Amino acid sequence: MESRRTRQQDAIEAVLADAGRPMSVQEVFSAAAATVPGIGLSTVYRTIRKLAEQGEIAAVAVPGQPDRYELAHVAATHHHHFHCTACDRVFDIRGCVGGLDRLLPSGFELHGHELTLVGACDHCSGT
Amino acid sequence: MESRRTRQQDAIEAVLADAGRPMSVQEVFSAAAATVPGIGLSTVYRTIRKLAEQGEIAAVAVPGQPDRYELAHVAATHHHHFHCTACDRVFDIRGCVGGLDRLLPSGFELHGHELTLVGACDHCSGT
DNA sequence: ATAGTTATTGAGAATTGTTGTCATTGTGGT
DNA sequence: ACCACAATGACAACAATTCTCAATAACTAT
Ligand SMILES: [Zn+2]
Ligand SMILES: [Zn+2]
Ligand SMILES: [Zn+2]
Ligand SMILES: [Zn+2]
Repeated sequence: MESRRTRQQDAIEAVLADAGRPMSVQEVFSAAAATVPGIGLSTVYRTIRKLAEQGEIAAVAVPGQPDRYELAHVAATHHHHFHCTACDRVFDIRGCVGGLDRLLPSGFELHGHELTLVGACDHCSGT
Repeated sequence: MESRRTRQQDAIEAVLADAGRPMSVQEVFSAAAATVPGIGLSTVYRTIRKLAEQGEIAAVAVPGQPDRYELAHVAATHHHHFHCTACDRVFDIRGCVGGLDRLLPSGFELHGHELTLVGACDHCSGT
């Protein structure tokens, strides 16, 4: 029941750490393949799922698309996301909003929240 | 290029209208089958996709799960969602928060936003 | 360093969720 | 009632993810 650290796991975590934004499994796969040629897609799925179950990475959902993932120690610094509908990338944005309790219906328990701004990123906005 | 109204479409929209909360395709399928026995899953997918393209329904994403959908005329009354991680249902909640522009990085264009509170619903909370 | 134990990998099969195809059905116009 | 053709339902095709398992390689104990 011991655990063995591998080249593949290191590469996957390194990719997520360097990315600076939530990445899809395919993106992680492509990026990790640069470091570990021949890495299997199965391994990426398996590793990401394990990390997610252990709470070391968090999933970010975008309607109609596969989830993206980012390291939880990044998520630990409470933050939110911006989804550019032009290039389909998701960015981290700092800060939060207050007064969420005000929205909570009575009898409901609040454990957390997710906020995603939608629009065009600096690279895609017409300006 | 004309459009023909059918029993199936009526049932699907009725299900979404009566639900009062975002529903998955499977849920819509099951509920609609009560009204229109023998309705095809393809038809539900097709109809929901068409409604989404026409902007008559909006998709709600939950990490690790298929999207849910709800009528846009409901969404027109700007609102947000609550995801109960115990029963996995998503509820509509009224109201919004201000000061979102404050979070926007410079050069980014804001078109909209999604906010999802996460926790336990009144039925699932220990209280 | 060497060899043994077994957790982890990679390839592909299997599953699940969604879209495409097409003969048949049934709506809406006449 | 008849016709034209939009919409349906069954199933094939595709996409995303998980499962299976023989081969590999990380750690342990010599
Ligand atoms: Zn962009
Ligand atoms: Zn926040
Ligand atoms: Zn609940
Ligand atoms: Zn709002």
